[in-house]
Amino acid sequence: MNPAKTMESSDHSQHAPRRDSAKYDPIRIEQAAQRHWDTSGTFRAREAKDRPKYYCLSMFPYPSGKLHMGHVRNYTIGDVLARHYRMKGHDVLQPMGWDAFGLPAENAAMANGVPPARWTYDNIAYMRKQLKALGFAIDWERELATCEPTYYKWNQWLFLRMLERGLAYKKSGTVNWDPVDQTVLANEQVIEGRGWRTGAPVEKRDIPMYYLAITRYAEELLADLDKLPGWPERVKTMQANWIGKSFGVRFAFPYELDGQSDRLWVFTTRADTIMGVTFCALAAEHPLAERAARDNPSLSAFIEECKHGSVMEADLATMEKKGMPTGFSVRHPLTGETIPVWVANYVLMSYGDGAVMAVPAHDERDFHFARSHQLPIKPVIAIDGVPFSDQVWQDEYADKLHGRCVNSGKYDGLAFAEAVDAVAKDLEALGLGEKRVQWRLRDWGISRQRYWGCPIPIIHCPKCGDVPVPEKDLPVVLPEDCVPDGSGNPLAKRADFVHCACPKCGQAARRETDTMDTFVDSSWYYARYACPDLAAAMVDWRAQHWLPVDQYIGGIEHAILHLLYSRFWTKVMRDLGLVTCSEPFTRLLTQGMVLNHIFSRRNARGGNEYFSPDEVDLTHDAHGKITGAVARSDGRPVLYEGVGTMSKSKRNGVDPQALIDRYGADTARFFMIFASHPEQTLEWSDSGVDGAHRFLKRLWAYGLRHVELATLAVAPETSADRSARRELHKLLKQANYDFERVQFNTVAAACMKMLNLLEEHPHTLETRPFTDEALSILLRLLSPICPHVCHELWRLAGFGEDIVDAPWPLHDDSALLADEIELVLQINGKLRGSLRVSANADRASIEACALASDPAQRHLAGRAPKKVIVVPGRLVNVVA
RNA sequence: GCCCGGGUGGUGAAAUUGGUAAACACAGCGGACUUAAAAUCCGCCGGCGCAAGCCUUGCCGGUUCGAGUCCGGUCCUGGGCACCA
Repeated sequence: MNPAKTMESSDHSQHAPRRDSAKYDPIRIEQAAQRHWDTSGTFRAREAKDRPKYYCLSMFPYPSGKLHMGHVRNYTIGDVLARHYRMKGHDVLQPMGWDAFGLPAENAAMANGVPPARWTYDNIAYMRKQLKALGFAIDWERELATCEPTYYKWNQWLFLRMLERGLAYKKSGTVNWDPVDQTVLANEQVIEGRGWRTGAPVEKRDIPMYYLAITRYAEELLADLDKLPGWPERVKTMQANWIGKSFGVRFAFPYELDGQSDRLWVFTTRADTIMGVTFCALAAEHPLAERAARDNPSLSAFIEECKHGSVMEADLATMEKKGMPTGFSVRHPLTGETIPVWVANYVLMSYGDGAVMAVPAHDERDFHFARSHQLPIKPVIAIDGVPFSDQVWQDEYADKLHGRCVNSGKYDGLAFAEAVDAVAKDLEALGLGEKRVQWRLRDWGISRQRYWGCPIPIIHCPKCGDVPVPEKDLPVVLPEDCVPDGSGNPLAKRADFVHCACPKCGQAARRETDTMDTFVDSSWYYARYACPDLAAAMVDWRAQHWLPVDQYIGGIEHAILHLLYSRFWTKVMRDLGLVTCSEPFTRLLTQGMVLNHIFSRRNARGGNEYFSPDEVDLTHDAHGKITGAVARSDGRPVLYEGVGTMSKSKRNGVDPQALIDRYGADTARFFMIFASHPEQTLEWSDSGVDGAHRFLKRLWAYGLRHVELATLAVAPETSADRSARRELHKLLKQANYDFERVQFNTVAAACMKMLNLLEEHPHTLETRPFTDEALSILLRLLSPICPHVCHELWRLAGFGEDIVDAPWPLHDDSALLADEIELVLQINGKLRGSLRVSANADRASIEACALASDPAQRHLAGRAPKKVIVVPGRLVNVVA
């Protein structure tokens, strides 16, 4: 894999240097420790009765080919927690598996002609080897891959249960369509409105799809966020905003068309502004818009135009706001006024009723739309001190807290809540509307027009319609020898897959060829780890034992979708009696992304081609900022896109293998942990690895010196030992505090400080009571981060058999006691010196001591201080 | 555009509740050891200033005896926006 490494090792074998046993040899140490764990089955999790369980789960990887630094970071963090809790006496389960279905396998197939199944299983084999070399405390007997029929059978089974309960249903959905490749594109495959391979402008297309009714659980998904104190606030906020509960009024504008009376329904959170409505806007897909286009060619063309471009919300939100009148109008439900109806590209068919009332005076988007189309602007809310101008938008116009209704007839003078109530009551009396809760959350569309995924277990019969595959026929197995070519789903071309008999009537029928969103696979894998061998059911009693996951660790990029879908799926499983918990993850650690530079170039067809950072040469400006780059392969410029998360598709991942080969797993793990707080983003750079390696070399050397000292002779403790011991326990106390708040980088720093402390202390028989204690604390504190070297030194030093089962070190309060403490002395808030006082000095004597000090005397110059602030144990501030 | 984060020396970072800004490292510089290099060890290392001292946590303003930390505004940057996973 790595040429430098191959040369190095062949060099070694030729010269066969004498092994210096005193030298830190990570490869030997790590292989020995891993062999030991392997043969003793150390990390096999049994359902223990005598210890509290701790289910520690890291998000499983997509088998993209090689591990990247994000994986190393994720799994090291998880492993640190798993090993820490084991030492604290828990029965730990830490499993590993593969999120094995997905798009990259199909892209690889297109590029290399290898079937996605082969590619995926090869990747898994290589990445498993890499993970094992990192020495994670994983129970490998529970390994699973979502592309195995024994796993995805239960996706299908649960889907059918949901279908029975109406939780799964079929309706039309909008997708990105590449007209050249005749295929559906993922959002990722749409670059600036064009297909990534063909460069053709993407169209929207409506196709039938299966949906899961996650909105039925919206209320519970929102409310239960309050029952997750172990989740980061920011993730809960993001989920709450995503679910988006809003209170408002759904009401109708009546109209007559084609000799019939009808109603145009809208939803608004600002019913208090209803008297300011000057037009209505429809989504392009709205039936009324389509009716209007029937005899209006220019409107029809506009609607057609709206159907081009991507379906992504970010694109919709940033595109130019365009609209066109339908020529139709409706009646204001309260005033009977005639209201013109427009079609606007910013109205979403998928939210609410696909139509909105427009109040330009109090909604920014409506305001700009009205101005560019010369539509009237009618202010109906007045805020003290904010004069209204229809020339320039001001954010205050949309403020609902401080305004009162004006120009609104009987509603004049009412504040927001009263006005909404009054308007809703009047609309209700007319039978034209009511108060209503609206959710931003939409049902989960799971159909994918792709090959490498879990088949949706449906058979389409010309007579019986859509028929679920009977349970006895599950799983519907995906043929593994297909090679996608980019033009549609290869499953549809497989006669042996498609043709089948209808389970109901036995006549010839066609199998559904859409597969499931891969988020389905990852929505319940944590439950299957409890019983991966189970053939008779989805889960059994072992899932009750292990669930919920005590600690889940994964990238912040999953803060919404994956975590929300998993929460939903757990609630469905609970309602089906499969599990008893309502939430799958008790504590959540959202690891920051590992970022790297991204370089790309437009290819001949208009698509995007990415370059790995080690394939380009950089140009910098005077400040060292990257200004450009050229590809080393052809010397031509490439575009620098800035930094972004490491991903296969952007080719900016860094393979940790070279690091592991050169320094060993412990160094890689230590460095990853030391680099930054687990939750913070980390811009990749390998400078600093040397420091981590040096530390382990020094630790090894110290450990060996310690082993060589004769066995313990009891000696009296000196005052130097006492103060070193105070320092040691101070460091340990802080490290344990940092462990609790998962700030592992400072735990690693504490380990370095402990070694510095030991190296500065005499290392003799006499000091051995202290150095023994200190080394045993240091090894245990460090062992979750660098398990191999600590395992070996622990054994050599004779501290015990197996450090993985040694008790977690706790600080000794009595060691922390000191006679004197140092206080910071401030004058007017500025640092002016320090004071040594007795540890039990009272406020008055500290104050006296501060006032007597040189700096205080100088600044006070005989005057009395205005104020003296004493912060116990920290500082004194004299305000002159 | 909307939602959620982040911004501290040349670099990665630390500073628990508002209380010594820069712990611990990396890089750099100087030295010891060495024929030499590597490795190892020792010292220096935010800026200005001869010094006393002054300045410094993206930027502007506020609260406070005291602000990296709290409040308002602003700029830059990362993540998500429902088909990347």
